[in-house]
Amino acid sequence: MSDLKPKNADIVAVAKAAKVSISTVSRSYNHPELVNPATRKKIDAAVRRLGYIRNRAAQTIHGIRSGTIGLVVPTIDHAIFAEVIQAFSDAVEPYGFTILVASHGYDLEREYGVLRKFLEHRVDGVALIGLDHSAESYTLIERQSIPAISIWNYSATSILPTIGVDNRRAGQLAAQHLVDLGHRDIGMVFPPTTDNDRARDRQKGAMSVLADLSRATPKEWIVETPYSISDTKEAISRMLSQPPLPTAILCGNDVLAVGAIYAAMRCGLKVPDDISIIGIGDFKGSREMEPGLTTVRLPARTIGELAGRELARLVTKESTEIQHNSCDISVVARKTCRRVQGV
Amino acid sequence: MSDLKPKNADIVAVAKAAKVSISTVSRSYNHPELVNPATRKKIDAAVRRLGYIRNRAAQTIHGIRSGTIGLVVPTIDHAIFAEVIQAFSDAVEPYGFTILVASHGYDLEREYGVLRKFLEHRVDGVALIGLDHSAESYTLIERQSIPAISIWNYSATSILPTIGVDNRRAGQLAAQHLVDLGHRDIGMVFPPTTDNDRARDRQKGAMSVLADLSRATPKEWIVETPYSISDTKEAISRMLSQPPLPTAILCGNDVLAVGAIYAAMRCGLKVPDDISIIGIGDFKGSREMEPGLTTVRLPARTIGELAGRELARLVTKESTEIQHNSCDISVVARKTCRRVQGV
DNA sequence: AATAGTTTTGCAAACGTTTTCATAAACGTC
DNA sequence: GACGTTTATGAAAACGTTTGCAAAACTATT
Repeated sequence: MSDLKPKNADIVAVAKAAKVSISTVSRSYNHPELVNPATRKKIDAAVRRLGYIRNRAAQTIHGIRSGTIGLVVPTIDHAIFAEVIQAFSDAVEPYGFTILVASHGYDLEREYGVLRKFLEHRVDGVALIGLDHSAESYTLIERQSIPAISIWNYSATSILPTIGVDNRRAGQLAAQHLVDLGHRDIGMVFPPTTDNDRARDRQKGAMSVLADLSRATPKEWIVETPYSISDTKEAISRMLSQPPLPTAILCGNDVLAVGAIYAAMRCGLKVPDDISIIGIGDFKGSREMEPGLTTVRLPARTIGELAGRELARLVTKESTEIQHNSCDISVVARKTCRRVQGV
Repeated sequence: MSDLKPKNADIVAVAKAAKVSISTVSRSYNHPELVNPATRKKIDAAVRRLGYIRNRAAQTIHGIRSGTIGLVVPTIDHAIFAEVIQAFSDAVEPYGFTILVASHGYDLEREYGVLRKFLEHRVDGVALIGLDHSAESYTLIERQSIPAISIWNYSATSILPTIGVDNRRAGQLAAQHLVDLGHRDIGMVFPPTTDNDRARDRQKGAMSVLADLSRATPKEWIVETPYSISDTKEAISRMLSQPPLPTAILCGNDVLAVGAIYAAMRCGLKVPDDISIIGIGDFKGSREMEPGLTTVRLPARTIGELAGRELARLVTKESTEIQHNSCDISVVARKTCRRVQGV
């Protein structure tokens, strides 16, 4: 009857229990060196007894940092983004930050909404994927003047500081690799490129290399499919079911590459003997596949880590500016591409 | 010189700009029907002009919900957890919640730390993976009296409400499937089972079926490997490099199964002709693999969705109790297991 | 034992909201 | 044109902290 409302303990309850003022309790958290060890002990005991947990919301309205960082991704359950999120989270953890995560499904309107919600929560910083964002999103970030960075797509000229790779170059590298191996008849498959600067840049890069070839690529050899193994398998099967056949297929990312490999299998083509396939990304598992996937390695973990660390340092004012940062990429030649006779 | 401190607008600034009191501004957000449409318009204009964004921290200390839900997972970048997080996030979004995500790397101490941090942020609810948690974690949740649920492992008797599958049964189903196909010599590979009730239960389930067989499983056929394709490939290669060989391998999850398949390939064994392999999980890609992986389907997306929705309803008091919820599982027989002659 | 210094503590204002209560303005009714 | 309603607004207290400032309690020095 007496204790019917346990009502989570607040700092007042702790102060009362420890027979000190609330200032002292607060101080014992924030400036322990200023309080008498004996008093501190009393407070600790009271805290433990009452199960007191500080209220960050109350601290936050004093202008103290919220200790949260917002991370907005197109989707969480793609190998590559999951890896970035993990690395990012690991990187900010030592700085004491917790991450708010949201996905927008490649919809820039939703991204804006998410961003707003994050700002209501007074995140101390925010990280976005890529550079395709609505004008409203950019304005929002600017006006709130919190540190923001863009992950994945490196650009020297972007408004936001970027940490990532040059996706255009990734496309070029992949195409060049095929060309170097003697391929001239090259098919391509990419995910939808609207609102997705990564895919767009890769495609542009690949195209630019291929444009130098004497031969023009037939329309049928350039397909767009959703990010999905089965859809890609379908689409590529169609491509490979009627001649003329390309000698190689360049895929916008490793997932599509896997789909392409299965499609080749289904069409009775051996990889790499009958057809070469190259991906972009070097996702988890691409190395272990049989045959090992030839691909352009994008260091997702490194990017995530770097992004997390740099943003955390920006927030904590340990640094004031990050160098627009570009991570190295290169082709990892494994077993899905082979040399062919030049024309 | 005049505007040198733009200082993000607060409700006072808005009130001043709109020439009304702060009460009215507040009301126009929380009870718009109580304020004159004309006034509302003035306020809207001021809000837009100043770029005002409400401060949830300030609301939170009034006992208003923070609008956040904490999600603690062992790791983010496993296909299966990424899928759960995505589904969970999608499910709570319509209720207006944002998720805080953290991983603990299968370390229950760190899990406790994360939980505390979440509680400091005054999350409105929290979801954990599985039922292995430290006593301190349980106490914490109980004392703070916020809704908490456990995802993945169904249990009728757990302290926390659970939404998930019966992992023991998953192990049984996998084992039974092999037995039904005539297999008697069955190898097994599981991830480390300490602090991981999911893996432990699956193993127990599998063991229980195998124990009924006349034959005892040799020690060499039971291996434990980290959750990684390459480690598993290594370990299973060793197992398959010296007779006697099992006719089938039961894998604790699909990733291990993929590793096992590659190991078999490397050892010159054809799947399923020379050796059958079954996984657990039915991860993304397992269906599309060649050959399609036979596995026990665990409906990750459904679990995540259900968990998100139920927790959101608990928090918003739309419901007061969730039924300890078990999701259906079953074997999906694809191409990696074949029938063999009985003894 | 008085003084000066240092350490420790408490008071009260501040942070940005919401909400209760009271008041003012507008309206309809006779 | 006085009255009771209804509608719209504002003043002020409350939420759980932090912190600047001042008072109190010690210590050391003479």
